[in-house]
Amino acid sequence: MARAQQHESKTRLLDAAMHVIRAKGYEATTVDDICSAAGLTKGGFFHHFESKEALALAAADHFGDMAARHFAAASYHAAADPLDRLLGYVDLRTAMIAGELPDFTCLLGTMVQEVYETHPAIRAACDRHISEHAATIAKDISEAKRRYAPKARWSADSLALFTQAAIQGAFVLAKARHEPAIAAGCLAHLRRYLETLFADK
Amino acid sequence: MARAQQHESKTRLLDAAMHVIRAKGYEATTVDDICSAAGLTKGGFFHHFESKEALALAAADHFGDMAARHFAAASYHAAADPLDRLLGYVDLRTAMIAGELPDFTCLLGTMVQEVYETHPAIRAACDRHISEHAATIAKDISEAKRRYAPKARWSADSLALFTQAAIQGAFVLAKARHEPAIAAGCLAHLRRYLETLFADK
DNA sequence: TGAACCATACCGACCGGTTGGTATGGTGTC
DNA sequence: GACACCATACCAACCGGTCGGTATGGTTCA
Repeated sequence: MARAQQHESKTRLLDAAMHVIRAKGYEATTVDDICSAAGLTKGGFFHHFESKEALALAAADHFGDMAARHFAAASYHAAADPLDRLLGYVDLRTAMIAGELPDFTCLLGTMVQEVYETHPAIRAACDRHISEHAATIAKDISEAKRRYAPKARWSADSLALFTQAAIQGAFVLAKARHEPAIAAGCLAHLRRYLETLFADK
Repeated sequence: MARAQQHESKTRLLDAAMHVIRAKGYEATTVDDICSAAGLTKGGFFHHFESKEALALAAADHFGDMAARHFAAASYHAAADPLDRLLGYVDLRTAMIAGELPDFTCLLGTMVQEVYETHPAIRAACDRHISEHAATIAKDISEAKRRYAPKARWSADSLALFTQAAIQGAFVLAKARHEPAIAAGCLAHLRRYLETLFADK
C-alpha cells in the first residue's frame, strides 16, 4: 500500500493545514492540530515535512496551485470581450463567498499578515502566489484598457493589485463581523469601479 | 513615584503591545516580548492586566481611541463640502503610509485575521472599533450622496465599509510585498472610485 | 520460488525549551 | 501601616522536533 498512499497522506496533511490555518492562523495552529485533522500522528508528519515552516511553504504552494487550476478552468475565460472576462472573474469570486469563513478565505493573506516579519520564506511564498494570480488578472485588464480606456492614467498592474487588495480586505471585514455577506458587498463596489473605468464600452 | 507612574507603565505596556503585535501577530507575541519592549517584568504586566487576552482587548481600545482622536483632530473636517472631507480622509490615510510597516498598519485588522474564530472577545472588540470608524466615514459619505448622487443605488454604509476593506487589503498586500508603496497605489484607486461616484459635482 | 535485503511510511513515547500565569516579597507614597 | 506598584523566582502545561521501532511491499539473486 505504501506506493498507493505515498502522496495521499501528504495531501491530507496539506488539506488539513489549509483549513486549520485559515481558521486559527499559523502560529496558533499546532503540528498536532494538523495531524489529528489529517488522521496521522507526529511521526508521520515529520516524515513528510522537515519542519512546521516547511509545511507552511508547501501549503502555500498547494493553495496557490489549487486556486490557479480553479480559475484557469472557469468559464469566464470563454468570453470574447476582455471586460466581460474581468467582470466574470469578479462575479466568480463573489459566488465563491459561501459557507464558513475558513472555507473560502485566502490562506496566503491570512498567513502573510502574521508572519511577514518573522518568517521571510513564508512571506515570499505568499507574495509569489498573490502576485502570480494578480498577473493573470492584469492580462485581461491590460487588454480591456487597450480597447476601452487607452488613455487612462492608471496602469493595468496597479489595478490588478487593487482588485486583490479589495478582495483581501473584504475577507478581513467579513472575519471581523463574522458575516460572509459583508465581503460580497465589498466586491459589488469593486465591480462597480471596474465598470466605470471602462464606461466607454 | 508610584502614583505618578500609575498610568504611565500601563500606557507603556499598551504602546509596546500595539507595536509588537503589529509586527509579529498576536499569537507569536509573548508576554515577555511586551514586557521587555515596555521595560517592565512579568510581575508588572500581571499587575495591570489579568491575562494576555485582557491586554489584547485593552490594546484594541487603546488603538481605536488613538485613531479616533487622530482623525477627529485632522484638518480635512474643516472643508465645507462633504466630498472634500471624504477625499481629504483618503489623502490623510495615504499620507499616513510612511515608515516601517508595523508603524502604520492596523492593529485591529492584523489581530482579527488570526483570532476571529479562537478569541470571540477580541474579534468583537476589533469589529466594534472598525465599525465605529467606518460610521464616522459614513456620515460624510451620506451627506455627499444626498448632495451629489441622491439616486445612486449603493448605500452610504456599504461604501464606508468598502473604504475600510480597501485600506485593510492594501495593508495585506504591502506586507506580502514588504513594500509600503503598494498600499499607496491601492488608495489611489480607492480615491478614483470615490471621485467617479460623485462625478456630478 | 522464495528468502534475504532494503526503502518507504508511519507510530508514539520522549525531550528540552518556552509560555502564560502565580506566589511572594520589597519599596516608595499617602 | 496600608496600599499601589513592581521584581524575582517559580510552576505546570504545552509545543516543535527527535528517535527507536514496526509494518509493508518491492527488488535481487540463488
